[in-house]
Amino acid sequence: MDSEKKQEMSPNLEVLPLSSALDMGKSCTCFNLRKATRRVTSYYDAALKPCGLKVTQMTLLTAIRVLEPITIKRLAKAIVMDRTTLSRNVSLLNKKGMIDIEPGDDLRTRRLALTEKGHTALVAAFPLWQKAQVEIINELGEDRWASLLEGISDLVALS
Amino acid sequence: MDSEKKQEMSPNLEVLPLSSALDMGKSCTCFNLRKATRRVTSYYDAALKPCGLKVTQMTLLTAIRVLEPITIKRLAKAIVMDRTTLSRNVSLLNKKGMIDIEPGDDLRTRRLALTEKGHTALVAAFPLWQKAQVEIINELGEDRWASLLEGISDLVALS
DNA sequence: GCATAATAAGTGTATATACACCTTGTGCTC
DNA sequence: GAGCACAAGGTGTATATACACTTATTATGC
Repeated sequence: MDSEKKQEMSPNLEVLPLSSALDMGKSCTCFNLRKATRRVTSYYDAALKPCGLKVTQMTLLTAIRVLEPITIKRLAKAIVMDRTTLSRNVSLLNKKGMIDIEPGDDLRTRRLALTEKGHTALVAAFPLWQKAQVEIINELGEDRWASLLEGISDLVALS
Repeated sequence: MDSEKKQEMSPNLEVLPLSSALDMGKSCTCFNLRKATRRVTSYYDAALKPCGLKVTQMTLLTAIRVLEPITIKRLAKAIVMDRTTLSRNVSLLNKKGMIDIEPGDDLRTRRLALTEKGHTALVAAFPLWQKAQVEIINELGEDRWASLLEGISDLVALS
């Protein structure tokens, strides 16, 4: 009697209440974080276009610049990335001649370091990165941006 | 005369100053966002394990729940995702029987909607999602979390 | 010293992401 | 109504991501 003709539905179809679905969309930390990551990644990638690096690659080179020489496992921990993901990302930049992969003293480990080409690429990328970075800080306002970065760090450190 | 024996290096090898590299790692909006996204995604995925959905899939189902029936292009815009990425993600959930893909009135478009199975999966996922969501809010504290979510939304809306 | 534990890394597979290019369907102009 | 511009979507390719499993090397206990 109630709603008979919308379409043929099974007797007791349970659907998530619209209010719950709306609430999830507005408040889900992960969904909104992923949205922001897509937007921001595209923003930095566009800025880095002239140097041929993506922001993911540039930040990986930067991490190695700071920590070299370093093993896969330690670097993965430092940048909060699965070891196997890092392995593959490193391989790609190794194929492009920007990262050197040598056996460590412990032969189970690899010793990662930037090549000359990697250093040069990073130097070229830096001013492009900086421009995008400043634009975003200015658009948010320095205070809001600083507080946002803190919040993001809190998420990284989730128990 | 200065540093001659570290290794054979070319005469004028330009490297990014360590201070610049350190600063980039600490402050890059994108790098830190991506780190947080990896951590948070893994957090929600672990919570959703019992229902067999990943958080990316659950949030896609949720978006369709709210907007159905909707086209690929409109949904992509709503969730700030490239149209072709969405196409593929929708295909996967279509193969799993959770999303219905019909031709729209305009035959160029597709009409996306949840199937019964999709609705059921979403109902099952909701309490698991909610538990993770509450845990994260509690860990950050409600105020910090709310302000963080606002900042994230600001990033999504970047010009 | 040898058998076994534990550790570091790589591989197979699957999903998420997006750009460049292609196909198809609509509407518009004459 | 024929031709063309535009709009919606799909495909090819490439990178990013991570889990389960495997391989190679080291450390450990006896």
